[in-house]
Order: sequence, then C-alpha cells, then structure tokens
Amino acid sequence: MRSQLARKPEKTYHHGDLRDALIKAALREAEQGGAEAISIKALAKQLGVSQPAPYRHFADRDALLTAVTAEAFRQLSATFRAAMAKPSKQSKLSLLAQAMLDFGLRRNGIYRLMFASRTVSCAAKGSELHEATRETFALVIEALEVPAVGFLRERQALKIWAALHGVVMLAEQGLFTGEAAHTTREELVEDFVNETKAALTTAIKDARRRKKAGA
Amino acid sequence: MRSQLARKPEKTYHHGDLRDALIKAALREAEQGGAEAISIKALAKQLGVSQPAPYRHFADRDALLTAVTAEAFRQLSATFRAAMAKPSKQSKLSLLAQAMLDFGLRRNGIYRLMFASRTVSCAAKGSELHEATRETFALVIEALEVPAVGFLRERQALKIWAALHGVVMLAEQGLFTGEAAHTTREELVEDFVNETKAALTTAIKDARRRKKAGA
DNA sequence: CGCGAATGTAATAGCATATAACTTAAAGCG
DNA sequence: CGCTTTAAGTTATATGCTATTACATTCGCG
Repeated sequence: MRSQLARKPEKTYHHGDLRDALIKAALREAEQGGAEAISIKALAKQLGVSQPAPYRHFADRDALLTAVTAEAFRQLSATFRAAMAKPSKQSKLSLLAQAMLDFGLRRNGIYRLMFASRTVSCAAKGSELHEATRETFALVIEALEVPAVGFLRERQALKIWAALHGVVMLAEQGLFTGEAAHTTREELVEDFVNETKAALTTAIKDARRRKKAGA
Repeated sequence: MRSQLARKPEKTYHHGDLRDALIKAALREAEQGGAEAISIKALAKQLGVSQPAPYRHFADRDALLTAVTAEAFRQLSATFRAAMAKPSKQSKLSLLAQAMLDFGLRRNGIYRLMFASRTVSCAAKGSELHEATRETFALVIEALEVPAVGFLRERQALKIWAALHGVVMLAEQGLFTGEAAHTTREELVEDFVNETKAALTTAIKDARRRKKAGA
C-alpha cells in the first residue's frame, strides 16, 4: 500500500490505492468549497490518473460523495473523542459542544457536505455512512454522562445535537453580526449546554425520588 | 405584464416577464431536488425561450440562485406572518415554531436551498437576500412577544432560531428513527419553545425586581 | 506459467454553463 | 411621427464535467 494522497508514479500502470486517495483528495477539496468543489475529473488529474479511472471505484459522483461524507463523520467522531479525552475542568458535554462548533466553522465546507445535502438521509440502514453517523450521535449521548435514564437520554442528546447544529449554521451565515452581535456563538453554545445539564439533573432527581417512593 | 409562470407565446419575440418567471419556475424545481435541480437550460426550455435568454436577467447561475433564495425567505416570512395571525390558544412563538418545522419538512428542497448553501452568508449587506433574511429573523423576534428586554431578546431569538433549524435538519436526515424514535419532532420543538418562554419570563421578572429596587 | 479479475486508458457521447455576434421590438426624444 | 438607442431574445459555439464503451495492463492465485 502506498501513501494515500500520492499521485500515481509516472511509469506505473496501477495507482495502488486510488479509492482511498480519491476520498482524501475530495475531502481536501471540500474543505473550502463544499460538495460542489468536488470534481471527479479534477481529482483524477490531481492524482495522475485518467478521468474514467475513479469510476472503477465509485459508480458515480454521488457514490464518491457518500463515501467522503462517511469519512467526514468518522473524523468528526475522532475530534469528539479527542476533545472529551483531554483532561479538563469542563464537562465532557461542554468540550464536545465546543469541538462541534470549532469543526463546523473551521472545516466549513466539509461540515456543509455532511449536513447540507440529502446524502445522509438517503443512506441505507447498515451502510458505511449510516454507521458513521450513528457513531457520532452515540458520542453525543456519551457526553451527557448519564448511565441510563431511559429514552430521556436520547431525547436530550437529540436536543443538544439539534441546538449545536443550529448554532453552527447561524454562525456560518453571519447571523451573529448586526443586532445580534452582542451574543457570541460560544455564549449560545454554553447556554444550550447548561440547559441540557439542568434538564438531566432534575430528571435524575425525579427518577430517584420515584424509585424511593416505590421502594 | 403577463402571468409570471407562463411560457412565452409562440409568435412573440419578448417573453414579457422572464425574470420573474425564471424565479418562480426555479422555486418549483427546487421544491423537490434543492438547488441542484435548478438548471438554466431546463428552465429556459420550460418557459419557451432560448437557453441564453436567462443570462439577460442573471449574470450567472449563482445570481439566479441568490434571487430564488431571497424569494424563498420572503415566502417563509409570509408563512410566519400567516401562522401568527391565525387566532389560536397557542402562543405566537409556538405557532411560528410549528410553521417553521412544517415549512422545513414539506418544502424540503427549498429549505435546503435557503440554508444549506453559502448563498446567504455571501449576501452583501443591503442586498435583496440580506434584507429578506433580516425580515424573517425580525418575525422570530416579534414572536417572542416581549416589547423590550434589551439585547436578551435578540439572544433568545437566536437561540430558538438555531434550535428550530437544528430540529428541521435532524428530522430531514431521519434521526428521529431508531433509538430516538420515542421522541417526535413536535415534542422537541415544543420543548425548545417552552424553554425560551421560561427564560424570557424569568428575565422579565428580574428586570422588574431590579427596577423596583432601584426606585 | 497462465488465466481471470481488478484496475487503468483512450475515445466519445451527452448535457450544462457561459459568451459572442446578430436580431427584434419597445421606449424615448427631436 | 419617425429615428435612434437600448433592453431583451436568438443562433452558434467554446468549454468543462459526468458517464459509458471498448480496449490495455497488471496482479494474484491455481
């Protein structure tokens, strides 16, 4: 196996790992311009292969985008894990939230690739992409740091996930300028994080009280 | 001025209102397939004019998309206004929130056109699109039904706006199936609405208390 | 070693964006 | 009222991307 980002050496016929190289290169393109910036032709040229070569690995452009999106979700998961693993006074949830915001803004094009298209919703259950997104969401649940509060845990995870996503989108679209400039994105994120924590603690107290009363 | 959706009559040379017709037709295309479904060529054919004709009204495809996005925001604003005007036991905020969710899911392609591309963030201050988005956001603020609580009002508006947007995106991506299926989108939206209301009432109480103490 | 499957290439069809040069009709002015 | 200017539309064409077909090369396994 050769380095994944490498061009094909001049004299060889086979690239060696074109599939992976395509995904990595496509991700790099998407970093700036989102999905639109991904061109099969351009990628082939970059990697030193002929235009139709990529079609040996992906049925069409959409298939490539799907694979790239899956990889992006895995990278987001890795980012979350790294953020939560870092020893810190802050809660796991807070760290994850900040990591999400950071990822969404710094790697804007990729973020849009992940959430803006219908690629994700079209992913079949069990597909590579579907698994990747589930794993990311599982990390959000993990960040709540509650062992088991029934389905309320999933609900809170959904809420904070939605809220974070919303903040990223608003930030991208420059809605924090103008009359709303007083509020920073970070403040908003912390607000949501704190509300989630509050909701969880009251829910846990309730559960204990009920358990006690029942016993 | 002729009807905006009409084809050009066979014998005439001028269409009459091609610019508007293009926007309306493009919106209709985007309804299903989002921005990608908008093709200058196809629109021209639909409207019975030659392919290059649209370029008399829009510098390029992006310019058309921008105009279409602006129109979409105006339609969203109209939807919000209609929802809030309807006499109901529910609060304005709740009505707006439900309208947002409904719009985002029913008119999915258009919703993605509005939020998924970088079109909005690229809109210059004072541009048609910029004004349209500001107006929509102004309605969110109006829905809070608080006359003046300083910049806290904008902050709450931003929060509920972000949250709603997040819920729509999650719903689109099918994240309400699987382990999170217990929670409906509507529940989540109402949660966010209630939290916003709670935050506003406590803030108002605080303000009154402070005023009283000062007087 | 040899053969089949995987991978890559060359040539090409088809579609969309966009521009240039030309045409028509509408609007404004003396 | 007619002439001119200009807005709006047309034909022809260049360019770029996706995708397919038919052919070439190499890898790996028996």
